[in-house]
Amino acid sequence: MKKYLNQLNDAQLEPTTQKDGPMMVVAGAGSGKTRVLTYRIAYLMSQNIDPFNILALTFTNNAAREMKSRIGKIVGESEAKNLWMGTFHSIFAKILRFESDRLGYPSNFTIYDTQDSHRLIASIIKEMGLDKDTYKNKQIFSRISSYKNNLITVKAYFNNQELIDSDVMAKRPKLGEIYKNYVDRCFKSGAMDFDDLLLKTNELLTRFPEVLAKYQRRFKYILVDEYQDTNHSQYLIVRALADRFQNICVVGDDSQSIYAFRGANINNILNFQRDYEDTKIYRLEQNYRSTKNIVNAANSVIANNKNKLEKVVWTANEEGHPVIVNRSLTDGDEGRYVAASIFENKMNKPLQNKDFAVLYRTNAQSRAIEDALRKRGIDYKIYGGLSFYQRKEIKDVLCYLRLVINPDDEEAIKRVINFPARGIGQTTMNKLIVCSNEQNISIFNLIKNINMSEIALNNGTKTKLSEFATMIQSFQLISKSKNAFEITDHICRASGIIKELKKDSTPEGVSKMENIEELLSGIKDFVEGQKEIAESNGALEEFLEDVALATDLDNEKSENKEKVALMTIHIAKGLEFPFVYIVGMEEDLFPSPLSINSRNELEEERRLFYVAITRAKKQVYISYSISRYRWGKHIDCEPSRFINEIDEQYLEFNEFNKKYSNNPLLTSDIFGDISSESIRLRVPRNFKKEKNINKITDSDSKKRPSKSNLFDYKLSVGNIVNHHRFGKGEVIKVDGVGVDKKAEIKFQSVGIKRLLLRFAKLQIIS
DNA sequence: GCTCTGCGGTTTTTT
DNA sequence: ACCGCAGAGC
Repeated sequence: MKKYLNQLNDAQLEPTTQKDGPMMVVAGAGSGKTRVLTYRIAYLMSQNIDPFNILALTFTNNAAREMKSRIGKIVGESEAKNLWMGTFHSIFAKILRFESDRLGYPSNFTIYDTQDSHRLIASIIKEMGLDKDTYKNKQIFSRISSYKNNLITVKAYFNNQELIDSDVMAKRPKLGEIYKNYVDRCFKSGAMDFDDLLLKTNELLTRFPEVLAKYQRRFKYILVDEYQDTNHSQYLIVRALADRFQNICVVGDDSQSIYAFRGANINNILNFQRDYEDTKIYRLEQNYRSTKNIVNAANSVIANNKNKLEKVVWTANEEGHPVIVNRSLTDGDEGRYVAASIFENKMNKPLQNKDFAVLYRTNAQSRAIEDALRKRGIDYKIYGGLSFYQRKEIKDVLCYLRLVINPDDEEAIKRVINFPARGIGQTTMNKLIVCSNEQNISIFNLIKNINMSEIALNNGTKTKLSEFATMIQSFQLISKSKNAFEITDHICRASGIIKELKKDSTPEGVSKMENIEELLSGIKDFVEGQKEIAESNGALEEFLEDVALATDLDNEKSENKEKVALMTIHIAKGLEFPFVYIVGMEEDLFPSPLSINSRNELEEERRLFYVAITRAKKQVYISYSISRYRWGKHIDCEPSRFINEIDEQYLEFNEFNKKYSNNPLLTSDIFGDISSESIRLRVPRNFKKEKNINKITDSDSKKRPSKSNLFDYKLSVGNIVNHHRFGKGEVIKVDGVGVDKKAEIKFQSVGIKRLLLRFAKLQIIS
């Protein structure tokens, strides 16, 4: 233990070794936050605290995984296994399963994912005969989700005239009714959505003092990572559990709060002192991760935020190389640039694929990067995104498995009752839903005894329904004596899924078949892994829980270690890489156009950029493209305002490099002279210093950020200009805005040319 | 009840 | 460009 503590600086050592009492660690990026948490847990165990009494809550699976493996290394895998460590959702799902009967839920309740929730809400809106454009299922869901995260139950909603009024004002007077139906339907299906896992935990702890007391006694020491990202529901759970012993340690960084969109409440960290008497506050400000250039660049960005706790992140690390800014013509070029740069770095330095990460704002951006990496033969792994388990064919199989565990699961039954097609269509389904609502029983219970039911269905249909019910029951029976792999394998055959997919010889069909095979082999791996855990039973339940909450099964496979990581910035939080490429740094992409209308949202985007920069240890590359394929067409883009916010002294602008491009436009003259240094990116701040370019105003460079005046090249029709190669010419047309402003110029020597003004060296003669 | 086609929304981020 | 869905026609 001693030798581990030696690895800590004084600022880290204090919070690590404060055994009891409430404490908050305000930790800057890269300041050893995870190190403090892990060593603190190890320290507690060295002080004879039983790992069963320690609860460590993280926000994402990535964070939990990372911490688990680090602690395992310090205290040994077998001891680490006894810790209660995981995401809020997974820990409390576990507890809810154990206590479910108190809340009237089965212990095998299903966890609905977002898609299930959306579908159920869409279905309810339709059943209620409401207009689906007024009541958009995703909007309704996010409203309901925010109610739940603020502990506004259906009952609380109907008791709160203000809420009702506000939904009436928003022209959605039926929202409360939808909410009620949604909750009832989930309950009838024995299902909880993600928010329920927290809401029901709160209910459990409030309604049953003896349960609260039990878990308070169990969790003598509580640690919460990324406390700035907790929502109200999570805050209340933590407060309730920590109330008895007050041994609560929260760690967070307000500068890295990037989950307000899903209800994270920054006040949780700001009010922590008020909630717990004698709170000790620790600050970690020394960054051990990154070079000076990176730390300073990140600081200069976050300085633009008004809403923040004051802290000064600094580093004693080497100066390093400035942040490299690259401009590309198209998103394809950007991908090729990234791939080539990774390739070159690997040639010149002793680096492996795992030393590189490519970060982007939205999942859709991965495509171009993937293509380029593949062409270069560089292995990569995409994290997040549409997970494997959400693909249609996979989810269909999973829904069969869900029915085996919990046949009342309505969303599962709706998905597979007619897949493969067995003649049970929408009409039948609608009747079943109406009837199951009237009788307040689940659809499965209805069809199990469908022949005795009065329901208006013809006998043929009834037979099909009861055959389906019998089939599910047979799967349940088989599952009693088989492991998860065997039962899944059996279901794939017996249900006719395999037969159905084998009929389809299109590439899509073949790929679906391959995916099913991949799923099966994944489950096989899972079963093998479970065998090592002695007390593991009911592997199928455990597998489904993993799928519902962990989303990526192949997490720590060794094969992923030799791959370049591609992920959104949100997923990258908490991770670090020597080389980080932040791509798509463009207006209308990052910051997201949906977030630029309020200061709070824009500041969250800025914090996101801060998170991105601070992932890097050695080198940050920032890349933007002046055109991008989006929405099925080429869109002109401008550099992100955030690039301008980095202090220039920490930046280095790339030479425009056409070797990464295969764009035919490059060979034409519209880019003017691309060999000289004049083609460096010019952000407005630079304009003042480089007067030899065109007449460029910088009057607006401090103002943020009118799109069109960021890059203003003053040139109008009729101007006579001089081009260093083409000589004299007359401007006959000017179009495009900002960086893409182009002019058609009639030269005496070569005739009409279209030039991109920011690259063409033009002198205005008159 | 099934299948095909055309339409509309989609791309903000996660559990 | 792509996906899912509604509606029409079989």
